[in-house]
Amino acid sequence: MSHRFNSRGRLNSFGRFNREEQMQSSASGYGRPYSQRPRHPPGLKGKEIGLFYRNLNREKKKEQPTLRLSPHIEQKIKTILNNSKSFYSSIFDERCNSEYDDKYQHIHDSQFKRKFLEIINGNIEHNLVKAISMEVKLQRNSNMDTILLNEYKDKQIQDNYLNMLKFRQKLPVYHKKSEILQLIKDNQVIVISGETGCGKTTQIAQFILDDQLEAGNGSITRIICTQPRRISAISVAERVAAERTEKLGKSVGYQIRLEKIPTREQGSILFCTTGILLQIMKTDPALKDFSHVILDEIHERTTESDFIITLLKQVIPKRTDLKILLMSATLNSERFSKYYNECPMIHIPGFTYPVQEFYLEDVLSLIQFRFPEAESTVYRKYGKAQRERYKEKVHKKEDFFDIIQPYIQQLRAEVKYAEHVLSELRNPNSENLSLELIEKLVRYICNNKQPGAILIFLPGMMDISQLNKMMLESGCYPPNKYIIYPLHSRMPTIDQKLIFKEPPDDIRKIIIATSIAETSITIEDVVYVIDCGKTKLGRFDIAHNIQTLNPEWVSLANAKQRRGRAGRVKSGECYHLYSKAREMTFDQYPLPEMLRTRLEEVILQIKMLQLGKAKEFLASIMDPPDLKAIDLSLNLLRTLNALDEEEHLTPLGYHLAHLPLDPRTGKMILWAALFSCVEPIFAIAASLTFKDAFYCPLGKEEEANKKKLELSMGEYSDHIALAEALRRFEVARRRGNAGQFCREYFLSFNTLKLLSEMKIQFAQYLYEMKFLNSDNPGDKNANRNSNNVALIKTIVCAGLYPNIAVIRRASKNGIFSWTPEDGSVRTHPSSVNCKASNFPSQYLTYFTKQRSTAIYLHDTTCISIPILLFTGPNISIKREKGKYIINNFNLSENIICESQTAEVIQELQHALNCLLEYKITHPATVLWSSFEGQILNAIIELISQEDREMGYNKEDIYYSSD
DNA sequence: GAGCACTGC
Repeated sequence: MSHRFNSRGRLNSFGRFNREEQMQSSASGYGRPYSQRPRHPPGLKGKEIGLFYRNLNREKKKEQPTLRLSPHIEQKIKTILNNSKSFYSSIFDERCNSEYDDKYQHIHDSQFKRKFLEIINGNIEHNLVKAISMEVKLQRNSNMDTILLNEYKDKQIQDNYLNMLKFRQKLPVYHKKSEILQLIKDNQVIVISGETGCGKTTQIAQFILDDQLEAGNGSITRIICTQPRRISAISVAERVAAERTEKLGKSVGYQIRLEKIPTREQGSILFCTTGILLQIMKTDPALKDFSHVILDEIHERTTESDFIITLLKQVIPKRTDLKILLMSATLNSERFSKYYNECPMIHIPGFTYPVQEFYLEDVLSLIQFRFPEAESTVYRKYGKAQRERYKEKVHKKEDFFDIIQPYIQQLRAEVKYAEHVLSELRNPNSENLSLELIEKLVRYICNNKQPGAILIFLPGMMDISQLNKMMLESGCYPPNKYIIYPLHSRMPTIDQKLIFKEPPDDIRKIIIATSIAETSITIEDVVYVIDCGKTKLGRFDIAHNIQTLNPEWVSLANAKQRRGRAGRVKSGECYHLYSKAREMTFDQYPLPEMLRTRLEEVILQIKMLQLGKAKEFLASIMDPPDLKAIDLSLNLLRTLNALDEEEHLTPLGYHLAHLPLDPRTGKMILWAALFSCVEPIFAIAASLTFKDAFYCPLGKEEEANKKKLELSMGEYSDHIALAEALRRFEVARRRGNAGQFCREYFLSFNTLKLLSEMKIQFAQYLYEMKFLNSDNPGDKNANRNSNNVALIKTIVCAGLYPNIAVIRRASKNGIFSWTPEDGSVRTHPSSVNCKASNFPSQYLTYFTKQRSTAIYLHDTTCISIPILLFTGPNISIKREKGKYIINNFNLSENIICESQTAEVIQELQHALNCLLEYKITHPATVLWSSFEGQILNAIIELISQEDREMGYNKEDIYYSSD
């Protein structure tokens, strides 16, 4: 079933109504979501200006309107509440009076209760012992051993197998085959280090399998090998199957999210993403279906691989027959060996063609170039942020001179470089990205060097876009001689396949890419690499509790990887646009992901696996995260009611931990199931946690933004645009014109397809948990309210709470909002609300807040006050000076409320929270004909536009000025 | 006036 949003209602939803009325009567208050900031009278100075604004704010507060429900709706809600009161109060009084051990006594015995209690009372040690005592699939079967052995022997005489073997034997890893196998026999854990091109990824699992088949151990051998990326899991599996002259699904298979080709249960190799292994370990921590675990590319230090490495340490003493192979690049392999009690290590040399390296000083010797003169501007030092930025700049400059001066002296002594080169090197601006320099270098290569593709690494989209534009406008790259490909995860590649192909002889291929071309995308025929030395890196700023994204110097590992991209088919050249001195300051590896991200999801995993207290477990990781970072995440999980004070999972937390989603979007889909509006909310949840499908097409950004605005259907919501994009995609797909739809709206077909499949995955889980009656996200009963936009926004906001900002002012540069934690924030230019005006309310809810050049809210939905009332977990309404004030939004302005209205809203809120908690502990769909349905309907009526149809009109709810 | 890259039975 499809849903269609109804935009009619917004006009009489009471947020909007309020606004129109207020516009006439008052110059401030809620009715003015934003306006030109009133300016202070000219002539005021210093403190006087401050006082002027203070008084203005005081005036504003006095003028605040009062929220009042009409007696009619009030009465109706009261009746509903009275009818259901006895039911809930009995359950919740009981719960509140009981001790912790009996905390969940009130839950009826059910499958849910059993599983939930198992998780909160269990521990990993016990689970491992229990798991091992259970029957395993990997049982010795002599009959099968013989069959598998014969099958393997038959292969040895096949021509194509032998041809493949000839190729395989040329790989460096082949020479170490027996050594590796011996190490595996003698040890439970080994570390294998090897560089690109050594063949470890495709060969080692096969060595083990073939060795076991030959020894007649086929029936007790099953190897699982993890890859950090979906693409590599598939391509490695395909390659290995081809080498074994088999189709996928026999002795070789793969499994990634939403896609799997299983293997036979014994005598086989399964390639999967690291996340899949983690999922498997949630139900089978002892990994009893496997004989060997190979973790590939662990040097990348993803959260998942770090987590598994730590977890396996607890598994190996219990499963002494399980073999672990840790595969890493060479630079940091000793650390893994050390972590595993100095386990043996074996090194395999790699094979790539030689790459000649040039540094900035060499580039400056090759081409004439001058960096812009160092600025002598006096920075504005007012305001905390500006002062911080100023200090940072000064530090940076000092650091630079500390590094560069001794180096320049050394170069001067060696007399290898001209004086003008040294003088450019001394300019602090030589450390800033210069697209002009890059363009000149490209031209130099094109004019002086042999044919061959050029790959340019840049930090981000803006740089790619600008360089692309600069090159096209220079007229030096006519299309009959050059073909330029921008390459970025958010940009559509005009022709997907063409970029990988070698162009015709007289055309040079130039690729302008982000770090995506370091590992994820490989273009074989690259001969020249230009490495700007910087990459954007997401971090978690613990001190300010905010995500950041800024360009930083790459690590040595990145630089090496970039250089290697030039030597895949023949010897190449790599031009680094930083000095040798700067390179000495690079870190060996990028900071492990675990130290750069929020930890909510990791903590939920810890709880699912019953690994005890978060801090204890995280302390046993190779590089433990900061205690403060753990606290921040624990606090958020408590705010979300996923963990209780003792750090145990709550029933809600239990469900959230099961879902392959961020906990906040997980909450959204649970609400969606209860409120029966799953299609749009599933789409939004999937887009927020996975990836949104909107492309940034070069040169057509405006057009793309317009199309996104169209999809938001006047709802002041990026989230609605996400839902609508997927809805229309699914309609178009049924009609067979999805491709055309994607082109028209600048959407990624592949992303939308995955999002669509994720919706099914969510439905399956919620169906298993009994929150839905069907595993089809389009089921009619699961979408009875999918057309209600106000409800969709409410659920989005409920999930995202406490992420709420207040719109303060609109400027030609976009909307400025305010959040309690960060003060002034901006709306990201890609948001449909960035250039909007005439907002129906002054509140925005958002998922991503990130600090880059400024603090940006990336996706926003404008929400009305009534929506806000039902999304905070415990909104308190307190009496103050004869008025009732709703606070707890942590927002600057409280909402004044009439006493009767305050009472009704608070009670309805309470009923909703009780109902939700009851449903979470007693998973089932809502009975819409019972009081459950009445409570939810009362809320829906209150927040939504359907009031008129339900027999109310807009006057039922309104604001009046006191 | 701008979002490095990944991932989830």
